[in-house]
Amino acid sequence: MRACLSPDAPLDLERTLSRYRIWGDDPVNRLTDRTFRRAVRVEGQWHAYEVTWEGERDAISMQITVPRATRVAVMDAALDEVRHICGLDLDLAAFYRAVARDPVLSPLTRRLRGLRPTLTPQAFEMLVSSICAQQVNLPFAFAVRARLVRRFGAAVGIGGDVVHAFPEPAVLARARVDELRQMQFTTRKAEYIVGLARQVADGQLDLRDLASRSNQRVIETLTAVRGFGRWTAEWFLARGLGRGDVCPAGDLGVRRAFEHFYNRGRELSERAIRRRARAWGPHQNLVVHYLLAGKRDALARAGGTP
DNA sequence: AGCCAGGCTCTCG
DNA sequence: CGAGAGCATGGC
Repeated sequence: MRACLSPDAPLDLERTLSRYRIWGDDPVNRLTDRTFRRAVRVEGQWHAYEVTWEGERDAISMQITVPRATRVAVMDAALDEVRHICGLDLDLAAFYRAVARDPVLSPLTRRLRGLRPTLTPQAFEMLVSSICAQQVNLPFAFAVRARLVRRFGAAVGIGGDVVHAFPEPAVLARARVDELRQMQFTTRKAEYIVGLARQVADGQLDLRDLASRSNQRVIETLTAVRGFGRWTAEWFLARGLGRGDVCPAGDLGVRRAFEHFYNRGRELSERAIRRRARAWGPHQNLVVHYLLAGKRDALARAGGTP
């Protein structure tokens, strides 16, 4: 089954999806040149799908293919995921207007025009992936996450390739901490992951609920779970739920980016960053995304590493 | 060699 | 409460 999507311009899909390979291999979100593959679960069954695109950022059309699907529900689920993954529902135009006179963001929006944040469509996946990234460098975070996924996630074939479904809560709820330790998770992180999986699997924690709650309530709910602090909760709001009015100011990369662009590389406190970010209101998520990407882009141009 | 990576919990004072 | 130790590994 096949469907077309004509997203609002601008959309630079190459740059948007490049996040899936900057720091290493992602077996859940497979990106080979101009093809993106992933699997979606509908009524207990995994379906791999494939996204390709034609045209440039101002006139792009996307094709979504689910090879063996016979039901519309599967295609609808795939389309829903694709909208999240490509950040199609964020209002780029309003963001560009809001920052048009900012001396830092205005040039960045021209250079990175069409870049969108890749939202993670599944809450459990977003939370476990965040645990992987706590405290460690991102290439290492990607590596341990990939081991977890290959060991506990279902493999689904598509177009001669294999995508892995992100492991389900019920499966990770039964995983052994010492097995996760062998994948180079710390004992703590292994406990966090299994603990979360158990709460989700036995119904104590309803992740679907979170989407309808206020930012504050989401932060309260998540930080009540062992292993989840404010950093993880704020990234969940931003990159999971796509909330615009969020800035994970405690994040090291976010801090460095604000310092680089707004303080000549000199230190800024978390409070100072929150204060600056708040002025961007509903555009904070995009501001943060553009500052991070802009700093990576500047480093890449200078011949450095991300 | 030593310090730092897109943190969090636990323990003390 | 706020500060500090501990966690484990890879890159520079």
